Amino acid sequence: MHIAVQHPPSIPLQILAGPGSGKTKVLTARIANLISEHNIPPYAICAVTFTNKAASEMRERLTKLIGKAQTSQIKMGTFHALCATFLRRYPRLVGVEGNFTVCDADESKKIVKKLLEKYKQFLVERDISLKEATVLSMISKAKAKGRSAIDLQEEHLNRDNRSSITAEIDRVVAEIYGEYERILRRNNSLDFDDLLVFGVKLFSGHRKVGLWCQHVLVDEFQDTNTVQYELMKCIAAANKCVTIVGDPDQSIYGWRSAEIENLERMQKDFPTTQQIFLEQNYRSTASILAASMAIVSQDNTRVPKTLRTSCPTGPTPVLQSFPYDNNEAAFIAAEIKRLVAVTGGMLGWGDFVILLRFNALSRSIESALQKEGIPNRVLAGHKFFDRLEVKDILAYLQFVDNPHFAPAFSRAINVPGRSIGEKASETLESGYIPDLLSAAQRLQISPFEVVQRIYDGKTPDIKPPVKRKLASFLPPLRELRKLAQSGMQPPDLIRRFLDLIDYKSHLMKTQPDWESRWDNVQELINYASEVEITASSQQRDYDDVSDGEDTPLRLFLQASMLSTDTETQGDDGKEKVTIATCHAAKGLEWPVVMIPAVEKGTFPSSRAEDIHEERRLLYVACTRAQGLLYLSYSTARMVSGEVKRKEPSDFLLPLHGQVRCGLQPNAFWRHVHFTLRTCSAIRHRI
DNA sequence: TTAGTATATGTAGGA
DNA sequence: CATATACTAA
Repeated sequence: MHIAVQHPPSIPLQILAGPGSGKTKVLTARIANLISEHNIPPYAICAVTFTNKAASEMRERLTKLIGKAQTSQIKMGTFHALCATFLRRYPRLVGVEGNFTVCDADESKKIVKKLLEKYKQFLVERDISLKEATVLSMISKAKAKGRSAIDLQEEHLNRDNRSSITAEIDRVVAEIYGEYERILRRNNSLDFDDLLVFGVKLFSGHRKVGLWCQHVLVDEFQDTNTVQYELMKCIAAANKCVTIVGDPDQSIYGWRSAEIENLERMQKDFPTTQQIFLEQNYRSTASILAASMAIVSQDNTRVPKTLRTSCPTGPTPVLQSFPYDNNEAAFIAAEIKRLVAVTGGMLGWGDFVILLRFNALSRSIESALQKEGIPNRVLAGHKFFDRLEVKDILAYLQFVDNPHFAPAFSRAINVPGRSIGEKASETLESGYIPDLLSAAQRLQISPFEVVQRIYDGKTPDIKPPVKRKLASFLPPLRELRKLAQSGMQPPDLIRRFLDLIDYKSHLMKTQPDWESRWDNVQELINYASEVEITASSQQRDYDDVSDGEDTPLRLFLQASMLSTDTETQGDDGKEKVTIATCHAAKGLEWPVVMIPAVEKGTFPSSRAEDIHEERRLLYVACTRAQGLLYLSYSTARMVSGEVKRKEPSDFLLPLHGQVRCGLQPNAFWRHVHFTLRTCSAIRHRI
């Protein structure tokens, strides 16, 4: 471990670290070492993680090691957040405005959906079904490979395809891709993939942007895609000092265009690269590791790797089958209760996690836990920011910051209801007002400008008269814009917004459960004040001239769009059983892990393209466990309102002999008690 | 043209 | 079981 920490900074390093081998610790120790032993200033270090959670954990640990002053200078964050920060600083260099809005997946979907309508008839005639989700993911994949709409279109022309269905789809997608891009640019907006694509443009096209950088460290390298890899390369261009940490066995984001080949690519691009293997596991018992290895070893395309553990053998992992998903859920709830009781309070609710292949499986589990009175929380992606009331507020604020961002406009214009429907708002949005505006002007005018002109009487009203209705929209917006530009803090801005449009009565009128929604509004204000604090604690560390000035509002909006931290809500300090997807569990650990629904069609998912990736996902899930691991499946399950028969997953086959099936004998419980005492996470507490 | 209600449909994974 | 679409009344 110390070899990896002290490895010379100028020799590119690949740390291949199995689960539980303490890679975060190595990474943070290495950063501390770079600063103290090699005199690399903290602002010259760039540490990239995959999730915000990993970034904040790293920040926490580093603060303990080297103090807050130095830690706050390190450029730390996700690829997306890092790009966003630098794009805000030098927007003009890549042809965007500093107040660009990050377009989230929902809004992208709506744009694509609208574009797809034009092709509907064409597709129906040819009996082709093309969903917006498919189009969106094809566009996303193209972007992740750094390929533009024009690239796709040219490629299509160069192929000698007659009119096969896939060729038609490719053509339509390439066209929609192009239009989608034009719409985003017109809206002064970047989607998630754009952040990376434009980040590469910025760093590769303008050396001065990355001159500060002396060392780049990338966590979870196995999950980087082509564009992210390019990004790493061009940020590191000045000094070629790179450290990456990764584990091919834990690559679970191929569907998001992650490319495991980046490991080899790096060895070619940085010829002096050296590898260090961390194979000592400090997390799981030997029997959990054995079962996990049995699962992942089934993949014969895998590079063999071993894992050792210093932990005791521990209780054998449990594999159970149930007739129906209800029984499975009830068992899980009962077993959690039993474990808490039998260990005499050594285990608390917070020590349990239930890992699912996808979120929809949580329903029966949640209700079973509720029935038993077990407090629980669902660790799920955006959720909070998906709430209607949160989206309403964000839409207003996005539009305040960026008057070209049409998606925010079309949401805000009719909240509260102003009887401005689809037709009217589309007219306003596009700036296409038939009689008055010349064709040239059309595209340059923002929805805000259109609304303003109508309200001020500079343009005749459009067909269903909207001028009067705008009285409750435009004046508040004008005031908010003025306040935002003068640098008002987001919490105050939100409060002012609530006052100006009387959002509370709107909620009361339209939502039966307005009280809990109003709580969410308050929670958003809390979140805003937290962002304010972290933003102000990040000082500007180099005095390069930039062309962007960020308002507090802008920083808040960006943080909201890029955050998936569910910790912002409900951290009332109470211990709760966690329910999460296997993907979301990456990098985390719990004393007891339960994985239900390990069935064909779920594990691997029937939609999965890469069965090996699905197996690795189960491996990742299993290796989250410190002391106890439960796998289970049901022979019948409610799927989309229908009862379906289910069979155990093939991934379970190699577990013969590694797991205990059926009920636990008393010896098992004594064993549990004994082992958990030695489990590091629990030992600390006793 | 819009708002509101009735009916049909279909379900990953995340920044 | 929640969301999208279809339909009707204003």
